[in-house]
Amino acid sequence: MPVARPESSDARVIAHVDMDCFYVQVEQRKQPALRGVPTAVVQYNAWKGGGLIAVGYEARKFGVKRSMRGDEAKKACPEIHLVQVPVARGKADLNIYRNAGSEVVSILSRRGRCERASIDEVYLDLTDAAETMLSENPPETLEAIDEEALKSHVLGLNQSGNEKVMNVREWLCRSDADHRDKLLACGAFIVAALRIQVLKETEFTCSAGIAHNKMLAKLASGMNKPAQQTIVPSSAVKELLASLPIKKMKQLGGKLGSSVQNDLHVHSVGDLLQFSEEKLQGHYGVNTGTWLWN
DNA sequence: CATGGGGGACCA
DNA sequence: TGGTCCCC
Repeated sequence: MPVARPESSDARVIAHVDMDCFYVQVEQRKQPALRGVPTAVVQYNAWKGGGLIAVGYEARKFGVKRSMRGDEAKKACPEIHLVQVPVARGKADLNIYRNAGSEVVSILSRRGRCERASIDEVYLDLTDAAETMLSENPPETLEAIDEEALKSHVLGLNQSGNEKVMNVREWLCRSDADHRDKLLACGAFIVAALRIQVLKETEFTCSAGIAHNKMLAKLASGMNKPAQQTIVPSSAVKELLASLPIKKMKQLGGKLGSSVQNDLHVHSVGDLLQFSEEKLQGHYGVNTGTWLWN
């Protein structure tokens, strides 16, 4: 049932869910003997053993990297299992992975609107679910705290000098938080439950970022992998972006990022924020960049 | 040839 | 619709 969003806040709760070395997980589910052993997925094995498109965590310990050829991977890790991507009409056929991703999306969709960003990445708008939880079952009243939620990483926790030391449980459940932080805490509980459910129903692990917009959620999902989740309270944003190289931000990894860096002599996203929107629009056009913060 | 192919977003 | 850019 639809729930009207209160006017008290326009803050959204956005999660970015990123499957851990997804193609490898799909192959390991299909072939359980591969679980726990160094594994990578390759396409086109004719030339130097094929190109790696996914590397499992056991193989990463041996220094195996994506964009190695199969032969190099064997050299770094002789016992590695290389699984071939299916081929259809002479091309690599990623449909089995795409379909496996759909299994995950169908679970995530139970709590919010899903937007598929790629085969193994999903944005999830949990605003309504979080608002509902906050008004009906706020974390401060919870009797049993979900283990998975407790394992969340909270950016900036205990880094602000004037605040007293807090652990994750306290951050998630404190009653004196502002509305935005409480919403994120609810989002973290919902995402933790979803990730457990995904594991139960699909056997796949994933990592997630929980924030107030897509850019920050995406950034956070990659910070603690595999099988972990990271929260970005708005109080941590300034410091986070201050040290974030411009090329690391989605959409600024290419030519636009380079020209921004050169034209304005900035290195971090934080540096960029010191320019007024008008000035940036003067340089790059009125629409360029406005979408980045959605 | 040597990351490679595909997909999404935007634009003219 | 095709071209370009960007990402996985």
